[in-house]
Amino acid sequence: MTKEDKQTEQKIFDAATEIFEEKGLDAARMQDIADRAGINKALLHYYFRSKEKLFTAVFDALAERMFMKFAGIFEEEMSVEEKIRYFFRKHMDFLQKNPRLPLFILTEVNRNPKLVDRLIGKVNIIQIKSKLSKDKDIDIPEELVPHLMVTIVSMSFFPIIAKPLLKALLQKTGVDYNHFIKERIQFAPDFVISALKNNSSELKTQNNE
Amino acid sequence: MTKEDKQTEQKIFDAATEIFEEKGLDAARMQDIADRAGINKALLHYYFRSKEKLFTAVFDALAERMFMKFAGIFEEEMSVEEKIRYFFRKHMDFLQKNPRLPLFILTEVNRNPKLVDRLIGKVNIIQIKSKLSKDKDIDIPEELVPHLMVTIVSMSFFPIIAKPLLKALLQKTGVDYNHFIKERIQFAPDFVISALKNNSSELKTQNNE
DNA sequence: GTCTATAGAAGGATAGAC
DNA sequence: GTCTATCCTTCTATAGAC
Repeated sequence: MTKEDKQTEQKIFDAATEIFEEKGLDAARMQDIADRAGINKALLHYYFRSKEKLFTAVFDALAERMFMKFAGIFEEEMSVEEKIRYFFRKHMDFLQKNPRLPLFILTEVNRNPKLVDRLIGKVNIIQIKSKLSKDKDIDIPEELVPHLMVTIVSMSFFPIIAKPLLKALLQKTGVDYNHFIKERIQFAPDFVISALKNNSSELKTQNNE
Repeated sequence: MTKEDKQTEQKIFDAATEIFEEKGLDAARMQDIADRAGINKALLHYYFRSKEKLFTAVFDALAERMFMKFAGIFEEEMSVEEKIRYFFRKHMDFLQKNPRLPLFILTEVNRNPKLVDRLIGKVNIIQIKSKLSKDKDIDIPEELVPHLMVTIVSMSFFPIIAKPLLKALLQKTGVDYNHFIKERIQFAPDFVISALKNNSSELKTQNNE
């Protein structure tokens, strides 16, 4: 493979990534991808054979980008409180730079459930779980850890996923969306930690009734 | 318009609702809709002129279904705590019966931002906000109410939206998805109320630093 | 109001020249 | 490796018979 090959293939791949992420598999057009890459439509098939194969390559790369942020994000010496603050700061910052990524992944996975297998291996859920369960200051019951994790990612993901809607609704109450998101990076960890510090064992009891 | 007209139009509309909700505008096929309605493809155009017009009608109806649940959901005489528990119970129950609805709305709005205008009027955000801000037991600062609302809907929506992914991840830790959702209807309000009772004025201070 | 048949356009994919 | 030209299928939409 020569140097020019690599450059062209890369140009195609980058263009395809943008188009697929923006429009999804169904609405994306091979012509649009070729145009954005500045080459001919036939070249797409020369390098990637079919739309489906090109999409799969792009999906794998985007899934990698999405879940890279989770693996090993926590330093061992952090307290749970520090870990939670650190996560919101890093994760929401990442999402603001990749606002279309979460909805792309969720939509495509919903359309084709087989895609779950392609990304489920990318996140070591057991490791992350173990890093949230042990702490000296805050006692988190084992059974609560999944709920805590889902709560944290929900609070981080949802305001980005629902941006157009949320922006319009906030506007009606006189709040600016970007300002809201900035506040949220502070509010979200405060809120979660406040709930945990209050009485996490009480949460457990009520949960198991 | 005769009785048969109404029946056929309704059959088409119901079939279109199912197909569009499942596949989205781009992937939906007029032939699929005709098949599901048990009629001919040409009849779709007789009643709705174009795919776009049929879609818009369906979108409006689904947006209505989605946001009906918000308007006037709270009884005046409830405490904030009761309102929060009531919301999670009703809303997550609704989402379990309409699991594809949220992602449909979010995806289509993202694809075509003009759709926001069609649903923004359906939810009286000012009214909902006012119903959450006044309470005798829990003091919630005015500026925190939007964050509280977004937190609540995030916790309710996200586990449903991310079902395929979440199901696979939970399985790796030995947790059943349906059981998790059942638990969550109890956990989510407990968690939110725990955070609020702990120290909501402290949240405010840290938020505005 | 409902059907069959088909127009007309668009999109994915390939053949073949250079 | 890259291009032009074209095939083939699919899809929306319409014409016209009943």
